[in-house]
Amino acid sequence: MESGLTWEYETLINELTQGMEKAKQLRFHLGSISQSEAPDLLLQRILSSYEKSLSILKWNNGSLGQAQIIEAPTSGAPDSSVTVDGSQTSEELNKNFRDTPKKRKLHPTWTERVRINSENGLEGPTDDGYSWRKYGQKDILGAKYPRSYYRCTYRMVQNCWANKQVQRSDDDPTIFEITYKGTHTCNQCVNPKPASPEKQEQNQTLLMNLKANLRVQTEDLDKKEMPAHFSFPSTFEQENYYFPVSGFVDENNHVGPTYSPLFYSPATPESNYFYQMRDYGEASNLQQHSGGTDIADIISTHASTTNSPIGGMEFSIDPHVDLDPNFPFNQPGFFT
DNA sequence: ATGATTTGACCACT
DNA sequence: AGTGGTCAAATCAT
Repeated sequence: MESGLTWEYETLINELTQGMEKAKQLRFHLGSISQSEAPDLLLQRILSSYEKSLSILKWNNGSLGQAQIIEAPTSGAPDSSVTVDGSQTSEELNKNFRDTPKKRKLHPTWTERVRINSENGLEGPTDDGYSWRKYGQKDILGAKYPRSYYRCTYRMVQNCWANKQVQRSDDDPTIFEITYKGTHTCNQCVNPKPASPEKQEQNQTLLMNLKANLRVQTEDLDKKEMPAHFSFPSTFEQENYYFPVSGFVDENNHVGPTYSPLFYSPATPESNYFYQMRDYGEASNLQQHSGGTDIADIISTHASTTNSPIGGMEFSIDPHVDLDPNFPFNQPGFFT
């Protein structure tokens, strides 16, 4: 089984990587020709799909506990080029996919780096499609900005254990690092209805506030007076048109300004995000609730929430092995 | 009134 | 003991 799977994985990854490379090249060429953003956006989507596919494969592979396949990409550039903008390669990615050798996966964890584009980045009223509830904020040692903790609003009613942490970058205050821990297993997480006009108006106001916040936020010594460090109300209505601008990017990589910036979530500002993924070693305290979430259920459930072709794709996923019920199938980064 | 956020306290881990 | 993560009462927003 191993060798067959290994070969399949390698082949799939190589093919996907090549596809992505070609898309990048196309984008590069297109970019020099056309000033229009539309093709770029489309390419962005294509690239995003590739990334997600690769993520899924790698994540699953890693979770099989035999993750050596991916660790040392053998051919071409598999892992070395999984960035959306193609401007840099990602060594971080490998790092992020390094498996936790001893601990089995519990919840996938990955980090998105979201850039606020103060120029044009705030016009898009949308979030990541999930409803988050803030449950804490903490000053982190050595970090300028506090870290905010969110959990899925439907944690209780739907046993959805998705969490995320939002940390503003020290170096670049326009960048927020959002660490997702676990993924949504609830149906209600995704709210498909478009924002009402009033909401859009509200969002505009919020965006203005955000801009103001960004300016003010130089030192926050007096926390009593400080606003909530850039956290949006989770009542934010989601738009139905996510636009994936994800990419696997190096820590220091900055995604180019061409991307159409949209909001992705409350407290996870829009656009220009890229994520990293790794096994979530902790969370052993997260009980396996629900008498038997089946992988098939998970997949079908989540496939129904996406229009990605990958939703109907058959992976060589061994259901009893390790696919975490919380796999980010319908995570913002995936299947958009 | 209800639900979300804030924030100090608490807990677990190292 | 220090730190990060979570809890939960108080507060705020709708």
